[in-house]
Amino acid sequence: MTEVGESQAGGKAKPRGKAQVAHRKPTMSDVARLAGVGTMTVSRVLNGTVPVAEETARRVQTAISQLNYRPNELARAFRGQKSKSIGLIIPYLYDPFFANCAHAVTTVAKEHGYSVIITTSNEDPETEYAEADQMLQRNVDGVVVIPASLSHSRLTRTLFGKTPVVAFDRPVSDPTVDVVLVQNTAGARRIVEHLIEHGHQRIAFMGLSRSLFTINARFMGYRRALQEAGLHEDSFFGCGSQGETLTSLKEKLKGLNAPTAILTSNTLATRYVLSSLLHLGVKMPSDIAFAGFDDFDMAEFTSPPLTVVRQPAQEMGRVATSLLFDRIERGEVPQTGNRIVLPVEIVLRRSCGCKHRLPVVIH
Amino acid sequence: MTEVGESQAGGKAKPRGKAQVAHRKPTMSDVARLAGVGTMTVSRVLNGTVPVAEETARRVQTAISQLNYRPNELARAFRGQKSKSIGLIIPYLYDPFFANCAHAVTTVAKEHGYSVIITTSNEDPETEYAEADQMLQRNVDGVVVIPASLSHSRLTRTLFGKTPVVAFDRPVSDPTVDVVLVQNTAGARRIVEHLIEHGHQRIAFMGLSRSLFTINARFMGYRRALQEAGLHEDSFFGCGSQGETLTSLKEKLKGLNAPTAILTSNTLATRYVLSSLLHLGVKMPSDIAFAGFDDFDMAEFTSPPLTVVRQPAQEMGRVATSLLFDRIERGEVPQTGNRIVLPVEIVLRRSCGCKHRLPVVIH
DNA sequence: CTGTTAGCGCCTTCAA
DNA sequence: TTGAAGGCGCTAACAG
Repeated sequence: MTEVGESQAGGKAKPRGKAQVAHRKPTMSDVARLAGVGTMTVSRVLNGTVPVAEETARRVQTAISQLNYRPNELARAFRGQKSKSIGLIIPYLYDPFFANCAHAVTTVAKEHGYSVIITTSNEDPETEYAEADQMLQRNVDGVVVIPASLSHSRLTRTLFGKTPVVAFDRPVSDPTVDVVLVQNTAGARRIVEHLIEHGHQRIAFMGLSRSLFTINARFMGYRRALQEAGLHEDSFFGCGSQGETLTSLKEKLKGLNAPTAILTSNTLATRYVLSSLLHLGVKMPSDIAFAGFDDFDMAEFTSPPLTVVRQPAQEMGRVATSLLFDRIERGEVPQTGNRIVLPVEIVLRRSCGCKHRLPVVIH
Repeated sequence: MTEVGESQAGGKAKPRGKAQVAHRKPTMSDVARLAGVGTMTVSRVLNGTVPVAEETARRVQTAISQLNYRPNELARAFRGQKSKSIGLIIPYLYDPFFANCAHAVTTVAKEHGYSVIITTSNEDPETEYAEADQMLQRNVDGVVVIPASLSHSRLTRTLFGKTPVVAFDRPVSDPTVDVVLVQNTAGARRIVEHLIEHGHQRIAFMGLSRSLFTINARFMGYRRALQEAGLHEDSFFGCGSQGETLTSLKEKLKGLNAPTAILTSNTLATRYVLSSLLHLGVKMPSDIAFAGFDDFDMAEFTSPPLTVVRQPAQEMGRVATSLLFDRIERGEVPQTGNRIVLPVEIVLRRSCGCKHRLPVVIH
C-alpha cells in the first residue's frame, strides 16, 4: 500500500482518471495501478527496453495520457547515476563571442536530448572551480568549459574523476583534457603579414592582457611576423579601459616612431582603440591602418569597415560539445586528450588600406 | 605531468574500508562510518539544522575532508522535492540582447546559490513548450522565460502547476504569470518626437516583424507620436534579411514622399538598414536622419554614431530573476501576476542630426 | 544531542 | 512477457 501519507486534499486511493488534481504529480505507480499492471511494465513501455505485449502497452499508454504522466527525470538521474545533463562554464555571457560559443553548446546538447547547466566564472579560477565542483555534485555527465584566465589550474582530472571534460577557446594544463582552439597565432601572423604587404613598417599590438591565453597566442603570431620581416615590436597590454587605451595610444602616436598600423587583440580592445582614434581625430586608414582580432556584427558598418581575423565561435562550441558527447557515449577516460585547432578567416575590409567595396574573405 | 596515475579501468573490488578508492564517490554513510556516527549526524553537521555536539561535529568534519566527501545534490533534490535550480528559456543566445539578459539571470541565480538550466526556443512555441516541460520534469524550482513570439498559448499555469514562472521582455497571455518589460511604446514615441523636433515630417519605421510583441509595441509608440503631430505613417515590416530591407528602402527613397528620417525596430533591423544605406550611398544624417531601438556595443563607433533607445537588458534579467526568487521563497501561487515596466533611456548621438560631441543620455 | 526507520520515483536483478 | 523486491543517497519524523 503505497498510499502516500500526506493526504492533503486529493489522496484518493483509487485514482479516477482526470480526478487526479494538480496536487501531487502522478508517479509511475499511479500509472501502473490505473493500467492494472506492475510498475516495471510501465517502465518498459516508457523506455522500450524489453518487448511488452501490444495490448498491455496500449493500456499503459492510455493511463499515461489520462494522468498526463511525465517521468520524474530527477529520480531517473538519481537512480541511473547519469543525469542527461552537461555543464557549461564560460567567463561571461555578455561577451558576444562567448555567447555565440554557448549558443552552439546548447544547440548540440539539445540535439542529443541533454540539458545544459550554465554558469559564469567571471574569469576567476576560484569561482570556476567552485562552479565545476557544484556541477559535479549535480552529477552532470560531462562539462564543456572556457577556462578562466591562467587557471593553470584547478581544473584537473582529479577534480572531475571519470567525468569527461572538454576545454575550448583556451587550454587547461591537464593533458588528459580535450581542448578545442582556433588558430590564434597563425591568424595574427597572417594579418600582420597583410599589413606589412601594405607597406607598414611600424605596427603596434594593442592588447588586453597577456595573461589571457588567446591574447598571448595572438601576440606571438604578431611577433613572429615582425621578426620574419625584420621589424620592431611595439605592444601595449593595458586595453582594459577606455582611459588607459587612450593614454597609451596618445603616447605612441606622438613619437617619431609612431606606428602606422595597429592590430588589436580582441573586440574589447578594438572598441577602445576605435574610440581613442576618434577622440584623437586620427583617420583610418589614411592616418593609420587598422586590423582587429575577432569579427563582430557591426564590423562592416563602422567607418571604415574593419579588417579582422574571424574566429569560428559557434563552430568551436559545436566541435567541443560533439567531442564531449563522444566521450560521454564511449564512457572511457582518455589517456591523452585531443587537441583540435580550428582555422580562422581573414576578412579584408577597408581599415587596413584595402579598397574592396565588399569584404574579401581569405580562408 | 600531473601524476593522475590511478589505474583506470582496473580499480574495482578493492577493500572498501577506509581505503576509499576513487571508484565510487563517497556517500554520507561512508562519512558516518569513518566518524563513528549515524548518517543523520552527518546530515545535521552539513545542514546545520539541529545542534550537534562540538566534538562530534569536528570528527564528522574530519571524516568529510579525509574522504573529500561532497553531498550528492541529485539525491538531495530528489529527496527534498526541490532542486535548487531554475530554468531559463530564451529565443537565442547569439543575440547580444538576450545574452545580456541571460547573464543577469545566471548572476542572480548564483547569488542565491541556485543552478541555471538554460535552453533556447529558437522563437518556436513548440520547442519552447517542450523545453519548459522538460525542465519541469527535472523539477526546477522556477522558470524565467523570454517567451517565443506569439506564444500566447502554450505557456500557462496549467503547464507549470505550482512552479513559479516569470516572463520578461515579452508578456504571456496567462495573467497569473509575472512579467517584466521595458517601455517599448514610450521609448519609441519619445525618440520619434525627437526626430520631429529636428524638423522631420516623413519618418519611416523599419521593422522586423509585427508579430513580435516588442516590435509591435515600439511601432505603436511611433504611430502615436506621428498621430499627435498630424503626420503620416510609413512602415515596413520585412527587415528579416539584407535583401528585403534594401529593396524596401530603395523603393521608399525614390518616391516623392521619401522619408527624411528612419526609426528601426531593433538591432537586426538597424544592421540591415545601415548596410542598405551604405549600398545606396545615402549619408546620415545629411541625407537621412536615423534612430534605432536598442543600443549595442558599437553604436558609438559607427559613422555617424547612432542615436538609439537604450533598454536595460541586464536590469530586466535581474528584476525578473529576483521576482522569481521572491515567488520561490514565498512558495505561494499568485492569483494575479505583477507587471513591471522598466524605463528606457534615449541616447542622443549624431545620426539623428544632433551635434553633440559625446552622447547625451536622457532618462 | 543522537540514532533508527522509512521512504522520495525509478530501474536493475531475479523470479515466475 | 510480466511482477516483486531492493536500493541509489539523502533527510523528515520519530524515538532514545
